[in-house]
Amino acid sequence: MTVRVRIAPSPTGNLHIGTARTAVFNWLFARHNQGQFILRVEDTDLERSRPEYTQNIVAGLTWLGLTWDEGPFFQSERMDLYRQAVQTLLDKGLAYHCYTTPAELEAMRAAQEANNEAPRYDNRHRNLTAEQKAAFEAEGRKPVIRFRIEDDRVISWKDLVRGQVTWQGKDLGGDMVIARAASSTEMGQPLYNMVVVVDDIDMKITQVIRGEDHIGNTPKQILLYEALGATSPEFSHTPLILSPAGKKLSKRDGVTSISEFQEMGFVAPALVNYMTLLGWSPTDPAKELFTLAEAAEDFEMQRVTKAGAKFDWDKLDWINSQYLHTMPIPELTDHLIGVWKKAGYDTEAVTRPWLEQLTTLLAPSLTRLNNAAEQAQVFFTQDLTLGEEALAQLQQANVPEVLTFIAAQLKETSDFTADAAKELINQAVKAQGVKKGLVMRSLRATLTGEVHGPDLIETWSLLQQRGWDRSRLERG
RNA sequence: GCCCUCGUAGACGAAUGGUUAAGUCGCUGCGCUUUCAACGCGGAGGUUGCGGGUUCAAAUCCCGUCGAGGGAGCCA
Repeated sequence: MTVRVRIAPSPTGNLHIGTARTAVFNWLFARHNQGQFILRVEDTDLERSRPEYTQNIVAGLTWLGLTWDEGPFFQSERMDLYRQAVQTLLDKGLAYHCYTTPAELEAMRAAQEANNEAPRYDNRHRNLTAEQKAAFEAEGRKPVIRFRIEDDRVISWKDLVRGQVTWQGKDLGGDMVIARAASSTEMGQPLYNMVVVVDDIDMKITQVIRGEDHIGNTPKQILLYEALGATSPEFSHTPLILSPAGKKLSKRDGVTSISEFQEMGFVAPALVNYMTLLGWSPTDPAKELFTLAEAAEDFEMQRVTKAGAKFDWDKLDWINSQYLHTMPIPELTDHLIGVWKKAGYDTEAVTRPWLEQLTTLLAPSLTRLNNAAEQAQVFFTQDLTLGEEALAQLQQANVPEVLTFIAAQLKETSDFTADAAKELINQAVKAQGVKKGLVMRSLRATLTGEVHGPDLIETWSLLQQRGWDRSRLERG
């Protein structure tokens, strides 16, 4: 039987890193087993679902390289299928109309809580007579549809991550609502647990791989599979991604959506690489840098961890920097041009070779693409403000003479090369009787306004090509 | 309080009863460099949450305990 897995995001927000990580595991599992990966948009909650979120999710998955084989399917377009299934359960006597009002439910839960009991529905409308129903209808009550869950049932499955997991029926909260209130003749919106099962059956899903926060839904869904006469898929509940504080990562923890990571200058293969490492480890744990395809080859659900993993910016940054440092220069240049344009720099004023030379110069010091904006400022902005340290450097003895000397020599240099620049510096050392370090530091200070930075000769060369070095040498 | 799950350095995590408990990030020292970064070579950091038990031998198996996370919707 071919493996078929799915990612089923709900478009109630941008693509969340937790959803994306679940998508990664599903994708890897599918590829490893030559199976299919399906995208299904769970938009049954019409109140909260929005098309722009769907757009963001699709774009995010695409950006990450998590291509799908089928879909996207939209649950909002499949309502008839779900209603049919609910009707089947009604017909089989496995589901029934419940007229309990929200206020009654609330009162019941309050009482249970006061009693230190877990909140649950007490199945009070399980066996209503026709007269009782008619009376509730006459009151104007709108019934929900509930699925019977027997307290004495024991539900157990072999989780691919956690091993044998067992639940008691009585811990499932009583008979569960599978369709919202409407009227006794017209069925309301089918709910999450119901539609998921119907879809997973219909789409022939063989493994359900989802976050641990869904573990309590699994016994309910297993009961639904049974009631619908279908075989349950295998289940895998992956650990959650936790905030540095150790809680389930949520919007409150700052950056959580994939599009934000993208905007911050992370590169897709690096982000995917890091997410894969959060809760899974390769057979060779020393090899932590890999492509999706490489991970797929190696991916086993057995090697997924059980404990939640705290999100670590330092490690993500390190992985991202590794990708940036090894990226081919033309490709990195394309990325950086985007960053520079966004920063307002005129990348049209310079040549492609110049841009690639600048990229080569900056590449080793990049952690995120966005670092290139600040680091390239001196190469794109003609007016330069000197930093405090640079000012101090320029006030040291002999510095004005050295710089004047170099500026003068530069006028006579027709062919500026790295070797010529070095020669110029050596001449300055000799003629002015100063140490080379003083020349180098002073050059950097006057050319860039800083006392630290990447290779000075290359920096100079880049500025020279723009014709910006002379004026900076001749300041003061 | 109830149900489920999980605890290996600051973080991610390896080790399927058998050397001195891997590796990576971070931290730190040194080297290289005019400098920063990158890179290279070192270092520190652990009573495997805690307490019992089984065994010649326990991170690993059993019992208990503590802590943490998740769940308990007419949300997904």
